[in-house]
Amino acid sequence: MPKQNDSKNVTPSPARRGELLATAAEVFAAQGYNATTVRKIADEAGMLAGSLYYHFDSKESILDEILSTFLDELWQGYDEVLAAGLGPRETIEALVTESFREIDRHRAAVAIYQKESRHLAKQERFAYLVESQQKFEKAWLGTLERGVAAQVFRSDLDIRLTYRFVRDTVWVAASWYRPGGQHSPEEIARQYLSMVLDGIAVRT
Amino acid sequence: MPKQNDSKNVTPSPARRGELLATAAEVFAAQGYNATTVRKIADEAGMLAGSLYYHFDSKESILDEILSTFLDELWQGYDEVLAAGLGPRETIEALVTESFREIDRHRAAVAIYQKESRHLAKQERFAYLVESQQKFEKAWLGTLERGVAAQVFRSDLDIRLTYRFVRDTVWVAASWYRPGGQHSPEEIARQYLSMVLDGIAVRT
DNA sequence: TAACCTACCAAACACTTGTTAGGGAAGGGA
DNA sequence: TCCCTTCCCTAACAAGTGTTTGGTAGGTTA
Repeated sequence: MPKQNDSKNVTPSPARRGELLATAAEVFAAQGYNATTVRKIADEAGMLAGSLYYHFDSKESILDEILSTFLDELWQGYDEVLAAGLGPRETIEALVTESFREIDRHRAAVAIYQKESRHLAKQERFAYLVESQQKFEKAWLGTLERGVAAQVFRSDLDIRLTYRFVRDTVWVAASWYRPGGQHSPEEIARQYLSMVLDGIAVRT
Repeated sequence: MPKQNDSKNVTPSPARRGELLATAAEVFAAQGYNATTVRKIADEAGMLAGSLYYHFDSKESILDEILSTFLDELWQGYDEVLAAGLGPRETIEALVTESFREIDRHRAAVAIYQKESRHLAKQERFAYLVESQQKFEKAWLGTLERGVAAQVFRSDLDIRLTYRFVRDTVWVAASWYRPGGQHSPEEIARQYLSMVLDGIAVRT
């Protein structure tokens, strides 16, 4: 069941589609989805607005494809980590590291997700955002609870507050992260983990 | 030099303006600025779109007033903390606590700021967002550096990474925080500070 | 009562938006 | 050579946008 162009007898090349999706993602991330006109995307791609519709059904389907592609890859990595049977602390470390790798690979998509997912989730078309968010919470919160039970994480904190704390600290990084910067994703993950796990204060 | 309606011989009541600003802020925060139509705001306020222009010059000036009012109050609180001459750790604690109080009071404005400030800052009208951001960085980064020098904060971390870490952890809370929830702003600040300063891992 | 002010409505305006329909240039295969 | 496919352009459409203009109900003041 093809997702797009199933009613037209045209076959756009996947490579060109990929390029256009990348430029669209950049513009969406920079300006916001609603503030981005399809004319602006076309301009950035060196073509006219109408020509985009040779490759895509609608502006919304472009956004859809950007987000779903990102989430597919994200969960591919996450599921691998979760299936590895690591301890709570090691699982958190692996998830955080994997997250920064995804931010590195899908910076624009992550930024879009951060800004738009909340109100997009209300639409039926983007229902998978809600599912993903629930799966996400289950994975992280479950790991944290396991850690508290195993006495590797503190038990004097509100666990849901801790979850949001860890989750947000990781993902907002997409708002300032730039690939090819001073630190590699792994190095950023290492320092973030060090802060989250041990704090920024000097131990006395 | 009055900011609005200086060319019209009408004098809208400040009280009604405040109400309209509050409802507009809620809609902006929920839907995003660009996705929000002035008809939607008017609808929420129980009037027609054109009637908004009795109170405000434009849609943009509504946004402007929401953000600048928030930032004015924020810096009122921050400046007080910074002028108190506290130590680095106590300054960070006070800033974080003050931040959560501002989130409590200006939840909608903070959410709007988070989503829109980046691309708004490019416009001349919103240049004060850039100024505020610079002042913000100077205050937080400076305090962290003081703390490292005084050996109350760790010196083995990238200080700019630490800054973004602390900054983001605090302000993204506006995306999920709801006034009247389970925890008071002060309690949330206390737990956040505990996590940021001492980490979530059990000390061995 | 008359004049006035506040706060809104009704109706339209110019413009931008996403989207569509038809056409054409370039190139490859028969 | 002719045809076909790929990829884009030209030109328009209808809907929705922020905004303006003129009017008016209801209360307050003189």
